[in-house]
Amino acid sequence: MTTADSKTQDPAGRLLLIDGHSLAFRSFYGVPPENFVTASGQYTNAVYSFTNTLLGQIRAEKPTHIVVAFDLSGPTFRTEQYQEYKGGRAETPAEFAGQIDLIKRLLHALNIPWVTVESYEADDIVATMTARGKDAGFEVLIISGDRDSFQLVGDGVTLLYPVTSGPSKGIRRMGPAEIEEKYKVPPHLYPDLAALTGEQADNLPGVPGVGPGFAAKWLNEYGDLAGVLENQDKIKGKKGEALRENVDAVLRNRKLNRLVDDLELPITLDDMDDYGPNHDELNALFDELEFNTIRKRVSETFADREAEAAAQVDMTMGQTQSIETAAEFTAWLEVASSAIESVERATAVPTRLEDAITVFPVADTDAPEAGNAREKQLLGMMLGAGSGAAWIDLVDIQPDTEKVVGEWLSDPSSAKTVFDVKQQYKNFHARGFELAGVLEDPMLSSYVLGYIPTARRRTFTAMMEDLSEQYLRDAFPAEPSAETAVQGDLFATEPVINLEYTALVTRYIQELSYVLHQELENQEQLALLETMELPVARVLAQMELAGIALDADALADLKSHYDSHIKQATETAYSIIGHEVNLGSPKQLQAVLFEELELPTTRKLKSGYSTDAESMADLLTRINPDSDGAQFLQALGTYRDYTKLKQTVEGLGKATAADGRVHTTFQQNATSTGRLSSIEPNLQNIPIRTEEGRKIRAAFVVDPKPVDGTEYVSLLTADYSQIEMRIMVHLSQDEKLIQAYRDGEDLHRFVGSQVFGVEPEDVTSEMRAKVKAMSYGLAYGLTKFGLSKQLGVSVEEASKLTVNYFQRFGKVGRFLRNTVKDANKAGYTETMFGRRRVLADLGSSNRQRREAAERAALNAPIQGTAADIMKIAMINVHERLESEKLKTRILLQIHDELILEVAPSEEERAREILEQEMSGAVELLVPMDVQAGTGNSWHAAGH
DNA sequence: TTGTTAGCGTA
DNA sequence: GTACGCTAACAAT
Repeated sequence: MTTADSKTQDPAGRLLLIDGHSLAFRSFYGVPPENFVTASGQYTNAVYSFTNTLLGQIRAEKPTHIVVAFDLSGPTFRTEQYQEYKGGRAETPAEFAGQIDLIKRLLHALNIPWVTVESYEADDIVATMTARGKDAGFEVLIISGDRDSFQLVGDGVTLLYPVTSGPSKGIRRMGPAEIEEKYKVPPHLYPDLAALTGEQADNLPGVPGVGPGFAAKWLNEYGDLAGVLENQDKIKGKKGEALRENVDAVLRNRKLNRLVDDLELPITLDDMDDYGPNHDELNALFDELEFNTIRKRVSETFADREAEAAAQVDMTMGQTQSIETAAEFTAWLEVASSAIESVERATAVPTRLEDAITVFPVADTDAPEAGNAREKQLLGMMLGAGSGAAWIDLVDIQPDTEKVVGEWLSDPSSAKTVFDVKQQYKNFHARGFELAGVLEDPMLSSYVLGYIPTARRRTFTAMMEDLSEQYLRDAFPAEPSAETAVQGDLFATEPVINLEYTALVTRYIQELSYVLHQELENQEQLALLETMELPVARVLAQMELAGIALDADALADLKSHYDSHIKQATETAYSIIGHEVNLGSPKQLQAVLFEELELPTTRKLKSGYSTDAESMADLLTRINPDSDGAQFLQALGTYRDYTKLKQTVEGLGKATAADGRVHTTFQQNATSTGRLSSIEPNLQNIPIRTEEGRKIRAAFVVDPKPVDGTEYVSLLTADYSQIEMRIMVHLSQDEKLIQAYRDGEDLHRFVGSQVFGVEPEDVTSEMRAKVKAMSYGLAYGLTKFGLSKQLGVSVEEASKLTVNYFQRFGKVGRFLRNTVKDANKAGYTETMFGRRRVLADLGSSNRQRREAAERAALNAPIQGTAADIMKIAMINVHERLESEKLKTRILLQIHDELILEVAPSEEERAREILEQEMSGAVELLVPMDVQAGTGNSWHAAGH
């Protein structure tokens, strides 16, 4: 079976055509020559910019084929027909001399072919290649700054138009829609339009007084140029007259701007797909040109391509063997590694994965889930090794086979790769197997490399589609429709498994494993996978399986308690305005507040004015506290507070599984900073700030006798105190703040005393609150406007506060500035442990986007380092609990807090381990203070 | 049924 | 001013 079916609509390849002279000229004018001159006096600005554009487009568009066309200096068929063609052009600048030849040498070093044709222009070559590419089913991309190439644009043909100045400097991608948008005619009519208006660059005058607007109007009215000329007498006014007087010129223009697309070329498509750097030749040329920074771009650009080339694997599968006996299984494993080797790949299998078997468990999607825990009943698993595959039925498996398979699965020295290792730990656990020895998980590796699926692409298939396209350059095949498999047996009770397809899926997981593992290695990110993500996945699986117990009765009481408050508030609200209104509808609220009650308006939203809590609080300060409006707002606030709490409680109730516990899912590949996220339900946003909210935490309880048979006596919680502040202080190396933390001082009091110039004991709570807000704000990329709003002080005072702060703690300011600067340079930020976040908007010309990216760049290393530290702590806590054979287990992580369920007689030891491993997860210049507590509930354990 | 907006809970 | 996920209302189907 191959993937051919799914590829029929895909282009056979992607052909990049470059008008060499045109791009060279654009490049020349895009970069000032003064900065690019070698010791020998050779100008290189055009070469440099050309190279940059070329590499950028190779990277962005990932063409499979590339060719460059150049003009020749002699006469062309156009100059023969019209002497003045391209006449009157200014002399080529002296600085340009020789740069075309250098570009040709560059192309040679990159093994990119270039073409010229006697008495034709580069444009005609491009047109001819476009036609050839289309015939061969290719997607065609043209880089040219010549407007004549507009006529080539169409379905599957895109123009990459260099814009050398202005705000949108760079390459503009122009498809038919963009051309039509700009000129109001479809691409194929552009030459008609140009014939009418004339082309300054080619010294072709058109109809005087007729610009693109009128030309487009006429063309749209009469269909095309022929239509316009047929109807020339109908066109009134000066412009009509001018047209009639210049018909000859128009016809001449049209003749000259028609590109020739059937030239004989000395080259075919097959000669264009083998591009790539000859490193020795290229280095020699770069030495000569005195190019340095660009070298790295070359290796980066082609590292991508080489990795992709590596993935160009024939996805043909061999026979899928159904394994029944232990002997068959053992025998299959023995030949597996040779099956891996036997597949041809452009790049070798990473050494660590040479013997790795890909394990793809197949769950019964129709079976009811076990409670609300999402582990599914396993029907079997496919094992993949190169083109070989083995299916092991886990429903009707023989006991001795089961034993051998179980041993292999749990053997850490038997290397494996799986997709979504956390889910597989859970799946196998539910089936009574333990999984160990997983060295690679493409889901986690792709996350480390920056891939975060959108919410609606978080399914296995969608992620495989995305990753196969990005890393294998191959479409992930869709499962053949089940209809054919069922063959009329509509009442089949046995689930039907398409083994052929399952084997192919396994193969994709395996090839992704190789490519992603190699890519992690190339990008020096492998340690993050091996020492952090893979180990923490195991901890998370255990946590999700454990879940946390809820006191159902307490929850029910809470709900009715909240309900009565909601009822009360609702009635009050209605009685004030004299009618009912849906207090949950911002739209209806707007009508009541701003029309009926005629309250002052708040900040604008997309439609209408905001009714959020902040706006309402602000309104309350502006109106008479005894007015109807104020009373209504009070009731609304109460309604909202309690509704929110009730929804939280209801959500928890719905999420409670048969074992009386909630089993959240910790998503390990969802955040841009490296944090976890918690879904279904989200247990990372359980209220704590208000007394009423904290009651919910009291319903998270220790379950003395959970179904697993072990006894538990308490919940134990520990959180890092001010971890992000400490990280910021560590990274900034500010001596004063480091000392303050080492002395165990109240940080905000200390900072307050410095900023306000008073003794620490004289810092008022107001002062403390201000510096606290500012300290936290700093890590979020605070602005003086944001601070003034937060503190309710003037922008001037906020500004003064900031200045004072940085005067006292200059290294913090320097650190923050450097963080953004480094991010700008690299295009990404890095945590202390090397976790990266790519920020594409850093160089954006859009100020809003750029500044948002800068704030994110400020925050990512801080938040991300905290996330890394917590992951390390979790791995170590879990490891200690296991190695010391404790039954105490981790249940939840809330970013800087861990919650454990403690077994009898383990309270003291568990607390020691937790405090030790959390505070000792990393050595910083400041201590990692940890606060722990125990109790029968989450609320009671929290201090 | 699906997608978007407003609002709000957490670190 | 960073990073998340969930609910309800409402619009678009």
